[in-house]
Amino acid sequence: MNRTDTLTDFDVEQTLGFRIAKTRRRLYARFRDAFAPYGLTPPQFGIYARLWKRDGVSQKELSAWSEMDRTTICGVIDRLAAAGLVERRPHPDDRRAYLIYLTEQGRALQPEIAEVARKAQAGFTARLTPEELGTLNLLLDKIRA
Amino acid sequence: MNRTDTLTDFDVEQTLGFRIAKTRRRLYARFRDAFAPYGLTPPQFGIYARLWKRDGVSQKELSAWSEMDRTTICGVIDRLAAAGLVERRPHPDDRRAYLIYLTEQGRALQPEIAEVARKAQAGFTARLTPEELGTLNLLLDKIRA
DNA sequence: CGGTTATTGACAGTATGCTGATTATCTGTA
DNA sequence: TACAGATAATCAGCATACTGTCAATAACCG
Repeated sequence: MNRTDTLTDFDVEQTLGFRIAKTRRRLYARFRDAFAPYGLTPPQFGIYARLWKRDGVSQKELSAWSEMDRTTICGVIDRLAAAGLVERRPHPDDRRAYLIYLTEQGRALQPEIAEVARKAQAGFTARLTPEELGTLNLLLDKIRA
Repeated sequence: MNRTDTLTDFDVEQTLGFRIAKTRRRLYARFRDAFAPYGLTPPQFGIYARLWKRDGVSQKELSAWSEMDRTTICGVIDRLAAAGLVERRPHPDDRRAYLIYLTEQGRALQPEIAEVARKAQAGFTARLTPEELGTLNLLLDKIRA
């Protein structure tokens, strides 16, 4: 019974899903280790880094941008706020909502965290030429278009 | 304070990590919906489909193959076993370990689940030409090599 | 204006996915 | 053979990540 030779020829290792899942797992682990000294997880980093571009956005906007569920964003903001990197302020026009802002500390830590992220990505993509990395980025954008 | 214009120019949306994370999220959602009628999650499908090629392997082997943590595999096997698709049998030479086997039901359901997986992947990759899909697979293999 | 509907954020419950600790067992060595 | 260290699986605890539900509030509509 060791061989399942009567089953149809579906090779999960040759699927895109398998490759994406494994690549994501490796990348996640690398960033997790890189941010561990700061007590940041990769999803927390993603939201935090998004706020570097523009803060004062609602949890709903962060949810739409990240394609993470509202309830997941809620927890991530909870932990980023507990770490002192962001804060919830009341939305001036909607008492249901908050706007999420970087704190002074969140702003001060940005250059250091950005450098850590750059190095982590560089380490991960070291096996690809710049052209291959460009192609990979292009195809990943196209598949989600 | 709406603009964070003094921060360095790190654009998280242009990183590979952002693209991998979002692509994986989309793919995961698609497979989650596709397998929902069977009560299977994508990680459960991954382990289950691996057993189609050869069963009678230990949890440790499944952990090494999938690059999932041993404790995660333990829970996934628990749920696959509860669903009646696989079963734990004692390892003949090592009383610490189990060998994981497909059940009769797990074997019978294989053609149907494989077809669902094929269709889910085809839907996801519809925007890419066969050549582009090949390039994407190649680059994902190379980055993990 | 008043009532229905939609939306925002929070909470409960479940499934990953990890680290670290524990138990049972195996293995190498004195 | 006895024992120290290694190993397979499990368990506790935490952080994602989802669905479903709820309270508070906003928006729409007659």
